[in-house]
Parts: sequence; structure tokens; C-alpha cells
Amino acid sequence: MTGKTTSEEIVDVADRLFYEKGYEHTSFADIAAEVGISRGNFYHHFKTKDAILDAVISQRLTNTRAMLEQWETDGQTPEERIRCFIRILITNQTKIMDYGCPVGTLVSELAKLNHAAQNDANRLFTLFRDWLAIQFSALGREADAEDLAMHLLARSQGVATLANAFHDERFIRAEVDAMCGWLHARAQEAA
Amino acid sequence: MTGKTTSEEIVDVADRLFYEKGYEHTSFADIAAEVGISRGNFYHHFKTKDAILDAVISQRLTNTRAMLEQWETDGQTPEERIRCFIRILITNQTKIMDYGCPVGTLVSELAKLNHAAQNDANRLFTLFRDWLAIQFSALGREADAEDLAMHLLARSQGVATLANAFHDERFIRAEVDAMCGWLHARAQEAA
DNA sequence: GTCTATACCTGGATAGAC
DNA sequence: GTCTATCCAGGTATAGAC
Repeated sequence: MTGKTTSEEIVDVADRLFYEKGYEHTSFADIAAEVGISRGNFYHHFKTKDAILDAVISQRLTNTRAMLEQWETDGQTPEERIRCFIRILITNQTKIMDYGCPVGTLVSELAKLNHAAQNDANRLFTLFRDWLAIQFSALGREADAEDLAMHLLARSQGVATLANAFHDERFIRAEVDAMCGWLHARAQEAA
Repeated sequence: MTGKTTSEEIVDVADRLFYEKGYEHTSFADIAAEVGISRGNFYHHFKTKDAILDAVISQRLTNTRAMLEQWETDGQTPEERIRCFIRILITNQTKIMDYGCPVGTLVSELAKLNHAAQNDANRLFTLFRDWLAIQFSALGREADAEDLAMHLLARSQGVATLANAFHDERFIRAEVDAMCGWLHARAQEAA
């Protein structure tokens, strides 16, 4: 710690607070306080709140792309790679139980606000969907790869929403197992 | 039209606006304008914004109970009754594509706000879960009724979230069919 | 680049006349 | 029960000194 510029710190803090408290409920004062700068100084780095949101989404897109690439090398087979996706529900269990899915909750909030950045935020979803579709194709499910990708994305979203509401670890593990089972069956069908 | 009292009208409008715009993003001015009363008059009926939220949640609980009772009479078998639940995704398709699930999005928002009414809102979820569990038990799945209920609830939540993000009717219909297929398989296993 | 001070607006909430 | 007027807190944004 730390080669980070102030701008980068602002984006990191904003990223976390937007996730934990929601976009609208996070104020400049909240972010400035955590970064340890004055509110005035803030505007030297970002002109508007929308500009911070754009930077946060852009950073999330970059981080997500990096994570997907990591999974490409972590998983030897398409099935293993897709399991990496399913298992983020376990990896991020604590945060998901507290705040839900970072992508799903942001997209839902922006939809209600009818916010201009809606489409940008949606690209986080399409990133996962397209990557999953590629994996399902590699698994031999070229014909319905995109449907399978959407199905899995939907199930993980639903699990995140209910995990957030009920704070139930057992439920998450059971659903993760069920998704892995479902995945294996789809792989067997293809083979 | 209308035998409704002003208080009832306020709750109806607030219910709709909380769904469409979110709780925090809906102001007293928004509600007052749609009801057609002044902001000052507003406080004659509800002292605080939290009080309106309580009233809205309470009304939703009442309406939900009525809907579940209706499904009890609509469906001849437990499987048919559960299908009533699955099909709300089709019935409310347009609204879900625009605003997501009324229950899921409210619960998620209140979680981020760390709002006192979180637990009350969660009762909307438990209402569905418990009703579904009763139906699965009646279907002969006493042993795993609650797990099946949570699974179905999660899937419908996920479909609502992605339907909201992608505005994809075809996806909703495909997932509804898949859920009905899954349900039938569970019923066959029990028989 | 960082600060203080401040303008401006919105939103929740109150008082009091009618 | 309904209104107008008003207060106050908090949030976004700007100006300008250091």
C-alpha cells in the first residue's frame, strides 16, 4: 500500500459503497469520508455522481473480464470452467448474504431510477452470459448454448436474491450442488 | 368511482410508485401529486414515510394472502396450484420486464438501506415459501417440501431479475415451461 | 491537488389558517 | 380534512484561497 492515485481510491470506495448501500443511497460525503478527502476535492476528480458510476461500471467490466480469463486457465474442461462460475456463490457467500449479487442489485436499482447508465450496467450481465454460452458450446451444446447460459445465470441470480433475504448458508450450498448436478447432466447429454 | 378513502388512495399510489421507482426514489411530492392532494394534507394521513411503507407492506401481505387463497380454489391438484404460482411470471410479464419482481426488488432495496421494515417485507417471501411448501407436501413430497419451495422461489426470482434486465419475453416463456416440466417430474417421483 | 466556504435544491416534516 | 407557508437536514455542485 499504496501506489493508487486518489481517483483510483475514489472508484474503489464508490464501487464498494454502491454495492453495500446502493447507488442512490451513497452520498459524496460517504465516499469522501472513507477516502479521507474533502468533499470539495472530490469534484477535482469527478464532476458528477454519474461520472463516478460510469467509472465504477467500467472498472467492474475490466475486473470481470480478468476473472473470466482466470477461469479459462483454472478450469481444464468447459464443465470445470462453468463450475467456477457456479461457485462464486460460495466464494462470495458472506457478501451475497449481506448485500445480494453486485450485478443484479445494481441493474435492478438503475432500472427503477430509469438511469442513463442502465445499458452499461447490463453489459456486466451479457459478459457472463456470453462467456457461459461459449463454454456450453465447447461442451458440445452449440444448439442451445445461449439458453443454457441464461438459465444458469437466472438460477444464480435467484439464489443470490433469496440468500440475501433469508441469510441461509445451507440453502446456498444445496442450490450450488443442484446447479453442478444439472450442469453435469447437460454435459452427459452432449457426450 | 370511488368509495376509497384518501388514506387508501395514498397507499395504492405509494404501492405502485414504490414498485415502479423504488422506495427511496419516491418522494412525498410524487405520491401527493398523483393522489391529487397537497403535501401538507399528506401528513394528516401518515406521519412519516416509514408509516406509508408499513401500510404498503401490510396491504401487499393482505393481497398476497387473498391471491394464494384464490389459487387454492383455482387449482384442482397441488401441481395445478403450484403452476398458478409459476404462471404469475407470464401474467405479470409486462410489469416484470419493466420493474422486476415487486417482492424481490423491495426486499433487496430495504436490505441495502438497512431499513427497519426489512423483516416485514421478508414476510412476503415467507408467505409464498410456506404456501408452496404446503403444496409440495400435498404432492407427496413431505420430506423435502421446503427445499423444493425455496428452489422454485429462487428460480422465479432469477427469471424476474433477468427479464427486467434483458426484456426478453421468449426467455420468460422458456423458463416457465422448464419450471412446469421440473414440477411435473417432482410430482411423478412422488407418485 | 487539496482545502474551506458557500450556493442551491430537494425532500421530509411541522404549524396554523380555513 | 384540506390548504399554504415554512423550517431544517442533507445532498450536489461551485468558487476561490492555499
